[in-house]
Amino acid sequence: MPGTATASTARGQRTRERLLGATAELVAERGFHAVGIADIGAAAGVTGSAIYRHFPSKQDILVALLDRVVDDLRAGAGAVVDDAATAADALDGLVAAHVDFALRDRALIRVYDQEADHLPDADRARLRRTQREYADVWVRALRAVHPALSADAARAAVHAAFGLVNSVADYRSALPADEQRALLVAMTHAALTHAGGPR
Amino acid sequence: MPGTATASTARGQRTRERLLGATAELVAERGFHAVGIADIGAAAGVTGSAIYRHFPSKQDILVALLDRVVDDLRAGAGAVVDDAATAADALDGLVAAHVDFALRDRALIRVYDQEADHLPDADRARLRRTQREYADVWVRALRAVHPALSADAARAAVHAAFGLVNSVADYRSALPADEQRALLVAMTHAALTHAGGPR
DNA sequence: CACGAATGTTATTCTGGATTCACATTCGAC
DNA sequence: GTCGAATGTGAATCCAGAATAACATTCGTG
Repeated sequence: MPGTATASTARGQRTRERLLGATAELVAERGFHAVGIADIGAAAGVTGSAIYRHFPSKQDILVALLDRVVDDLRAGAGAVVDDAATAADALDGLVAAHVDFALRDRALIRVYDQEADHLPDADRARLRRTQREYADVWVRALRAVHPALSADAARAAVHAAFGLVNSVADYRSALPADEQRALLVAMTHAALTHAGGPR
Repeated sequence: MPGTATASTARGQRTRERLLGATAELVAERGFHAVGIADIGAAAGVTGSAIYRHFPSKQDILVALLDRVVDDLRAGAGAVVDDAATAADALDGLVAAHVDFALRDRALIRVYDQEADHLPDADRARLRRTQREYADVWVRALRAVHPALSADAARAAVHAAFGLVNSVADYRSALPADEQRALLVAMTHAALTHAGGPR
């Protein structure tokens, strides 16, 4: 009976979704421990205890949220690389996609940066694994363009680039959106291509 | 009676110092809310309740810690700029000093990034003010070297550079320390000098 | 329509952990 | 040596806030 499960859970899925969204917003704003289960519920139009119909615990909301973030990023990166004609195009595409994501979903970036470290071991490990796969896509693209870079240097450079882009989550610029986007892309591109040394 | 106050508080100051250090380490590792007042005390060789002889509350330990971090940064930046012969030297000096700081005091950076936002309004405001003064030193140095940059663009670029450098707090590279330092300096330099646009 | 599953709600329980209290002990000053 | 202030301790408080329980309601399905 296809459709049954989907239909019967449609309403629930919607609240689940709202809960994830509310958590992202509230936690980005105040930090995970400062927001109560009741706050999250309220922001999603529901009571605090109703949450336990969708998640086994408060932490699990966070985990579900972060899992989805990194999964989406990794999937997006794969698509970008597959569509790119040249190695240089691939790297540029990755930068552009990440910048767009960071500008669009500031809250998610902040939550990830702030909370991903303090998760139960199993969850943190899984999250890190996926994150590493995402980073590896970048590392391969970068080394394809700059073969002189060692693997370790490329990895470090990629993480530094993440830091550069993700910083937009913390600083709200007075720049128009398109200028800010262009600035970030230019800076990231420059940082990556000069990772081998000054020139 | 000069010396009286200093001598009479010498012992206390030492524990106070240990408490700040312990807080930095523990909070960087586990997050502020995950570490208990008892943990901090223990790490400083003292009981949890003894802490209240030095700080009015748990939060205030954090505030004292972060206040000192930004004050030191700002003071250091001022000295660097004063000693620099040219504008370009000033900017390079700022980059070098910040990179060194980030590599030396990872824990402090992590704590700052994670917790500075979720502080009582008054404290957060004061912290941000000092942070802004520090950033302004960078902005002036950057615009002296690249006068074409608008104030807003320079500000955004500087914060992106901070993000780049501070990312070392989150990622432990396999690179030798000196290579990592060189990489970060080169990338930051490149990112800042290409902030005007690609080339 | 009637039945069960899913979803919610309003109490209620329970606990971790910050803060406070009532005492030692130590230190510097005179 | 004595006194007061500073520092520290272990034993209570105290409470926010997560998790659970007991009881509606709604929604698909046959």
